[in-house]
Amino acid sequence: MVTKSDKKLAKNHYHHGDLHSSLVGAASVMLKESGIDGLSLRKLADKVGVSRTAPYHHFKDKNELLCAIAEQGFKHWQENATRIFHQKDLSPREKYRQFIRGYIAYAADNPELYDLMFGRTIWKQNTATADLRNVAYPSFNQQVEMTREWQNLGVMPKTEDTLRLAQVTWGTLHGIARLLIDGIYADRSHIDEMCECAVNLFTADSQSAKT
Amino acid sequence: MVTKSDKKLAKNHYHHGDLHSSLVGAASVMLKESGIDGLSLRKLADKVGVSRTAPYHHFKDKNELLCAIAEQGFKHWQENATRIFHQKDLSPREKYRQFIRGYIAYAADNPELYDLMFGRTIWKQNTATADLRNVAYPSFNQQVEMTREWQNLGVMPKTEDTLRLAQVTWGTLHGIARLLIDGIYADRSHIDEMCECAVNLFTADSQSAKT
DNA sequence: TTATTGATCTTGACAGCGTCAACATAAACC
DNA sequence: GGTTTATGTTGACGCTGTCAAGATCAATAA
Repeated sequence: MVTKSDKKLAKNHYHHGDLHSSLVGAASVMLKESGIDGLSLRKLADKVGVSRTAPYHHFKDKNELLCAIAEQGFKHWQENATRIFHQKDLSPREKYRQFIRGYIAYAADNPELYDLMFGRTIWKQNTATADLRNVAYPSFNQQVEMTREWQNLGVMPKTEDTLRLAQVTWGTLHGIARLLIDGIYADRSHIDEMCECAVNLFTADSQSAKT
Repeated sequence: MVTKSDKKLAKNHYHHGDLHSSLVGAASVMLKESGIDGLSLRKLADKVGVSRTAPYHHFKDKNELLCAIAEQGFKHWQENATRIFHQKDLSPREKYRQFIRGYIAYAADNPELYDLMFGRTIWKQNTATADLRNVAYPSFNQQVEMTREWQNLGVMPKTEDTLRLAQVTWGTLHGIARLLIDGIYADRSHIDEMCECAVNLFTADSQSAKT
C-alpha cells in the first residue's frame, strides 16, 4: 500500500481524512470544466484518488453532491450581491445598474455553476436538499426585497406590484444570462449595452434623470 | 415473421416504410413526456418496433434527431407567432400583449420542446444541423424585425437601439419562460399579471394610453 | 485491555445509455 | 439476372449511476 502515501505524503491512511469537502472542491472544478452532465462521479472519485463508490458514503447520490455545490454557489453569489447593494457613494440608479451588470457578469463568469443553481436539473425534478433550499429560497426572496427598496428609492416605478415587478425584472436578468451561457447570444461585446438598455426600460422616468 | 404483420397489418415488410418520419413523430411524443435526457434512442426504436441501431441509418446520432424535432418546433412556433402578429382589429399595443402572452403560453404548453429549441443542448455545443439553422436563425431574427415594427408603431420606445431592445425584451420573455418551465416560478396563476407587468414596462409612455 | 460497533473505503455486479462494426435482407437499377 | 445501395439486424465496447457485500480502521463500551 504505497499508492496512497504517494499522493498524501505523510498520511498513509485507509481513510481519506476529509473526503466530503475534497469531493465538493474537486466536483466544483469538474463542473466548471465539463458542466453538469460532464461531471461524472467515477471520474471525480478517480481524481480525488478514491474508489468509484466511496463518494456514496458522503452523498446519497449525484443529486446530493450537485446540491452541495449549488449551495456554495448561492453563498458566494449572496455575498457578491449584498456587497454591490451596500456600496457607498453611489446614486440608487447607478447602484441598480451595477447590480444588473454584476448579475450578468456572475452568470457569464460561472456559466455551469449558474446553470446548476438556476437550472432545471435541481428545481424541475424538485430534488433540492433542505440545506440548499435554506440558502436558495432567501436568495430568491432577496430579489423581491431589493425590488421593493428600489421602488421606495424611486428607481423603479411604484405603480407596479412589487412581486410582479421583481418577477419580470429578475426574469429579464435570468433570460439574458441564459441566452448568453447557452450559446444563443454569441457576441458578448454587447453585454454592456444590453444592461444599459434594461436599466433604461426598468427605471421609472426613463426620459429624465439619466446616469 | 408474423411479428411485424401484427403491427402493420397489410405490410409484412422487412423495411419499415417511412421510418424517418415515424422516428421524428415518436421522438416528439417521447420528448414531451420525458424531456431531452429521458428521450432514449433505444426506447424510441423499441416503441417504433425496430431494432436498437436502425435509427442510425436515418440520423447520424442523437443530436441529428433532436435537431429534426427542434426544426418542427420552430416551424410550428413560427406559424403561431406570425398568426398573432397579423391579427386584425387589434390595436398595436393589444397585439403586443397578445404576442407576449402567446410566447409564454407556447413555452408553458411545450416545456420540453421549448427547452430543446432554445436550450443549451443544441446551441451551446454548436451542433445545430444546417436545416435547423435555416429555420432557427430567421426565427431569432424575426424577433428583431418585430421589435423594429413595434417601435415604428409607437408601442415600444424609439429612443432605444432596435437590436438591444429586441435582445432585452426577448431576454425577458425567455427568462420568464425558463423560470416557469424549469420549476422555479411554481405558481402559474401569476402568468397573466407578469405579462401585463412586462407590457407596461416595455411600452413607451407607460403612464398614459393603457388598455 | 479486549470486544464490539459504526464509519469509511473496497471490489463486484447490474442495467441503462450512445454508438461502432459486421452481417442480412430487400429493393432498385443496369 | 446480377450488382449496387438502402435499410434492417445482432454483437460488442465503454461509459454512466448505483446497489450489495465484504474489508479495514477508529472509537467506544465492557
